[in-house]
Amino acid sequence: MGKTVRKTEESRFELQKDRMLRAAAQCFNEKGFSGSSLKDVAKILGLTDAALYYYVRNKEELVYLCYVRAAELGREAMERATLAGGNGLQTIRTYLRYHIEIMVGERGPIAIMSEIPSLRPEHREEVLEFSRRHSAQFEDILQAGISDGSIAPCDVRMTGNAIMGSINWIPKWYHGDDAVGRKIKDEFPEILTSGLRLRLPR
Amino acid sequence: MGKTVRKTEESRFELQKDRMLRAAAQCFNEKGFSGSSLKDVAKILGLTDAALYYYVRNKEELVYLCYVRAAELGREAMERATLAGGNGLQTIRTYLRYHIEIMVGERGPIAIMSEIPSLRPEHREEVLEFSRRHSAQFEDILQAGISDGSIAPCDVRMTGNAIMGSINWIPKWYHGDDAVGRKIKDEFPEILTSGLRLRLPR
DNA sequence: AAATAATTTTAATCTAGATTAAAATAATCG
DNA sequence: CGATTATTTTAATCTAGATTAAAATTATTT
Repeated sequence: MGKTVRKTEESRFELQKDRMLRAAAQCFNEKGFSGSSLKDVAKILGLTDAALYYYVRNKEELVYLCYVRAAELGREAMERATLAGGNGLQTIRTYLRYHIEIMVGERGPIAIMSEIPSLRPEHREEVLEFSRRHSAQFEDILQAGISDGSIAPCDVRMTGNAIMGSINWIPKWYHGDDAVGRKIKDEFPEILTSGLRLRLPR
Repeated sequence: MGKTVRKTEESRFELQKDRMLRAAAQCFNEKGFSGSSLKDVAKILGLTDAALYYYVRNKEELVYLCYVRAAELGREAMERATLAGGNGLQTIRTYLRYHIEIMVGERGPIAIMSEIPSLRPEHREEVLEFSRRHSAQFEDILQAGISDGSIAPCDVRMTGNAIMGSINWIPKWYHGDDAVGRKIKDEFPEILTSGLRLRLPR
């Protein structure tokens, strides 16, 4: 079997697999999980649909891995932002910058987690758990910002949902145009956080 | 054929059809267009999958109608908000209030337009056109707000995308819980617009 | 209550797309 | 180079789910 651990092959295998996950993410973001055939994904890679089974057990595992990848990249952005220090508002903004940079950069696209219910129960639970933790962390930072006075008091749950929703929707209208990507990177972190600042009473 | 125009039957037919569109929206929002079978939709209505064909030519037309319905409700909210008068910021906020009220109220759920590419070309173009017009109107109001001084200068395209993305994502996490619905209604219009106000230079 | 029209179901068909096994090709290693 | 391992394709199979036609049921009208 191909997956023996030998430096060169291992890395080639992993590289191809990553390419596949990005191709899949591209399809899924555009036409949805069930709306994309393996042939669609394979075509992007210049392969036959059957070839994908060399990298993945089945289609469900393909989405699952896309979602895991998305979760990991999200976590990475959050981790880097947390380590960067600063007050709550700054951390939120840094996180958004990192996350968006990944989404519209070389490592993108990232799969939108929009069909979690279609996953097999174990996978579904795992992804949901990860997703909940991510949301909770985001809300914690918001809360910290409120405590340190950088963010105006607000319902952190709803505010978190509002901001993350905006982010999650990006792949629906951003399709790789570099100029647009640059604009997103430049504008979104500010747009999404400008409402958070402490504002003077009206 | 059943679709003769006679007052009583017509209204019953239309009522059932609307129920069907809401059931379909619920399925599609949860598992995506291709991920939902007609059986799934029919089950919500206590019907057989084949029964749906009495109301609709095929599955594609079902999504299409869901999207048309979504577009109409969006337009209605925008129209009412525009007629209500007020400056740009107020109009935006009123629109969001109306739109969200519809989404989480009796007339919901509204289908997320997340698989437009799966529509047949004519339908796709029509829905896209509608969608573009809606976005353009939204951006126009933002621009008007900038002109009348109620909204701080910003990139209206990106700001529009940010706000509408947040709205579009709501059905992904709101599943009909009344308490949550009330919270969304109360919080979202403010959260999504608090960043728009003219802010003092830092 | 018969007759007509509306709605739904039953029972088939048909197809796209997932999956698999075996064969073919390409890469790497000793 | 010959052998071994990795990768991809070809060629089937299999199934869920869309679609359809005819029959059954329910509602409405006269």
